[in-house]
Amino acid sequence: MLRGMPEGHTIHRLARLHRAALTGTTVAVSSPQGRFAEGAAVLDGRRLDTIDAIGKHLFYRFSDAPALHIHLGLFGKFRTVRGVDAAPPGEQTRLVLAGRQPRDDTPVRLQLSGPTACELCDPAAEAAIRARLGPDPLDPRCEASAFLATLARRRAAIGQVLLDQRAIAGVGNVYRAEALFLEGVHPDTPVTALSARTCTSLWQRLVTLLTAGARSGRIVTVAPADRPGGGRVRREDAHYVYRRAGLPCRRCAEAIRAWPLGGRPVYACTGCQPPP
DNA sequence: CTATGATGGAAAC
DNA sequence: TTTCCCTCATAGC
Repeated sequence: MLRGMPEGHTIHRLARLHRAALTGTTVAVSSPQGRFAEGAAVLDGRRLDTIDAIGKHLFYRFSDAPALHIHLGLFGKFRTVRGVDAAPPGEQTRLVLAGRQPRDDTPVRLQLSGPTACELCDPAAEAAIRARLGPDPLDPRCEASAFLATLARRRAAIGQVLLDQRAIAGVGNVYRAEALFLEGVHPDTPVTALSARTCTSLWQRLVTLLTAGARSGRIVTVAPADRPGGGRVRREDAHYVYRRAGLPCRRCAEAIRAWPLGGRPVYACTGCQPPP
């Protein structure tokens, strides 16, 4: 089961896992909850050809059918269930994609609950979604220059801009806080006060962090030198500032602060991230 | 057991 | 800028 926080890394990881599980095969599609019953009937029995991840959005493409658009939002979760003995999906399951894994013919079910969006999506609707998305650090075709271009049109605080999916797609509240800490940039800094060099470095930092998250399935930003050694990183050692208000900074021991920015709490160490 | 809040974002004012 | 929706782990009684 995947319970990673649904920022862009989770979405790209799901795309990769779901491709391995079901693309190229015929898929049984259902909606035990019933809220996607009509759409499921349209897709049921068709071949799943490709899955695209863009920012926090997923597009499942079936032969001779509209695309399936999924956005997890804050509460959405996918779980993967394998084997014939697996318990049936719960009644709150919005969507089930069931088939056999091409690699070994294992029965696989992908079960979705609580999504913000689970809908059929024609090309015009998909174009509208894409038009609202800035460059995605997890898309190898996207470059820092595209991010700099979006920043050049803005004056808001960088901490606000990073949550705006039109400016950069896939960053959420954890990566916002952690990337700004690692770059030594205070969230309230207006983007107009940032150098091109700093913006480029911030983009590259997000590429690195999101890539690691998509690989591992969790967000660990703290370098080994800044946390206890040993095996698996504990939850409380995974972040520098996110959800650590009042605790000492791992680098300078100053108390981490939290305040609302862009509608959500942001976290920073004013010792390591000088206020503007 | 119920209350709370969380990673997101669109719609309503 | 605030409200609302979606689900579930965790905190508190």
